[in-house]
Amino acid sequence: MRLTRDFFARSVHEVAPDLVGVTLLMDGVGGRIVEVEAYDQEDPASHGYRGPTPRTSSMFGPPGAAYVYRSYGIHWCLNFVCDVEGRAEAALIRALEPTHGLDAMRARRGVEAERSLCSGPGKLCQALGITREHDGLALDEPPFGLLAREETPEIVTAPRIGITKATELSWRYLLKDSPFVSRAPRRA
DNA sequence: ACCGCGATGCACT
DNA sequence: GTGCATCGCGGTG
Repeated sequence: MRLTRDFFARSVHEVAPDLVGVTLLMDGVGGRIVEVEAYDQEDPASHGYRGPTPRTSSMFGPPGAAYVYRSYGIHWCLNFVCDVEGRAEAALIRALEPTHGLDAMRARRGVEAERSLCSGPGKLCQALGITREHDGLALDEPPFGLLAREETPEIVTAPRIGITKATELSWRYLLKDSPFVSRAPRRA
């Protein structure tokens, strides 16, 4: 089953955990989402915190679209826009378990190890060929393909990574015991 | 295992 | 001019 845009028309705090286990493909290349972070509008760590800007405009548009931005001048990062129009909520896709088109991903990444293909937000965008061109595009139309999970996976929460504000919030959702996450959570 | 740092774009103060 | 929602490499335990 493909996800439709109504999947994203609710709070990111519901959507983000529901994305763990969903398969993300770009023109047939990609894998299972194993790590997601939630960013809402009241969140000082969110790009939407200070209101819309040219860069973040797709975050303020309708849910079910991509928000792609450049990070540290080098990498691209992919978000799924959530909630109703006017609010800025987004789920940052942080890691995939590669399942489709491994050779294409290896060629784009320039690395061989399966574990390193999509284990980070910048890595997975490089592996899937995601750039600014994809900012604002609908997630239920090509080149995007989102396949619903068939079973509810075991999910673990942890603090978010790579931010300097609101670091106490456990708004990072991971597939339990997955070796494909960007960084393993602290063991319980 | 951890830590430091360079590469590099650009939105925002 | 500053500071990142990063990555990978090279140094040190």
